[in-house]
Amino acid sequence: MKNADLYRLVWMSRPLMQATEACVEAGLRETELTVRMRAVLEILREHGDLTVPDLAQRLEIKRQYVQVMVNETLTSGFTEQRANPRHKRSPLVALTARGRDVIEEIISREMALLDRISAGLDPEEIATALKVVLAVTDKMKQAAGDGK
Amino acid sequence: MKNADLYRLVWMSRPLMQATEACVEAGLRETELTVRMRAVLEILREHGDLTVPDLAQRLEIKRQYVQVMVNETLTSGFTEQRANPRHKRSPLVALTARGRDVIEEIISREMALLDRISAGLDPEEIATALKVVLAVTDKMKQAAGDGK
DNA sequence: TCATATTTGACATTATACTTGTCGTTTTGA
DNA sequence: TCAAAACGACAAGTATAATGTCAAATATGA
Repeated sequence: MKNADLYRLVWMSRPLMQATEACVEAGLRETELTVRMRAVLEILREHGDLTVPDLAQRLEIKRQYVQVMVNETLTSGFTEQRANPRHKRSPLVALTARGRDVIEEIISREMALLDRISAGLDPEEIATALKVVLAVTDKMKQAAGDGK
Repeated sequence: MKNADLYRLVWMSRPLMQATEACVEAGLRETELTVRMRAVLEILREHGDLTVPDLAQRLEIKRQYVQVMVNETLTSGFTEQRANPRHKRSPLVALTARGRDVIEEIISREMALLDRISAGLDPEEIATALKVVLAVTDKMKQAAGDGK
């Protein structure tokens, strides 16, 4: 088969995703976080305070469901609402001190796992893999878009 | 960040999977196939006749759900049951002529898409990407397994 | 061979991760 | 200013599974 490697590569996306999610989930045991709450905290940590619709855009998930995710983080005290100067009805969602501690701790443990995983791997090859995956994903999105 | 590329690579698995699935889905328009029926036909095409439990193992999905998928392909006439010399209760699932035609046609169109996608890419780099993704997936699975 | 454990198809229930639709209010922008 | 869009809240629906159970068939091992 001509594009056997590419074929295998794209079909590895699911196993890789599932394995990754399993690791994330395992890292969340013993904490009060769920995977979807973690996703919210992670973005807030990286991008600072955001509104729910902004979070939805970054997560590429519908705002109605992101609202649910965010509400869980609010209820659990990992985030809080702050006045949004740009929109009275749509407050900014911000990490609380506790939320920040928790997500930092989790991310740092995840980074330690990445250290162990990257141990036997050539950084150059990882960079190449990322480049290829980005390019393929981009072209796939285009192709899927055309088809519709 | 130390493992920034690896971090981005593993988190690209979801977008890549979604884009891939969107392409597969787009390729299934105008046919009577669903994505999950396609998955069954693809494996039968590659490995020949199999029982439902064998299919489940290859798909890494519980047999009860694979049974549903297979029953759909049976109902639609893409597969048929054949006597299984090794097990009277568990017949082999086999492609019908029509099923074979359909899956061959779809796969060949998918291959054409892969041709277009691989056009701008270096085969060596694709091979590297596959190697890295396989290694990372493997280590992730191990790590997730340990955690449990 | 016989008893017990496992496998299998069939069916039912539950779970997860979303999307879609709608409402009333607020905000925005021409 | 006023129509269109954005927003939070809530309800319902959908897709893709996992899980549980049963009865019949099969495999295993004493």
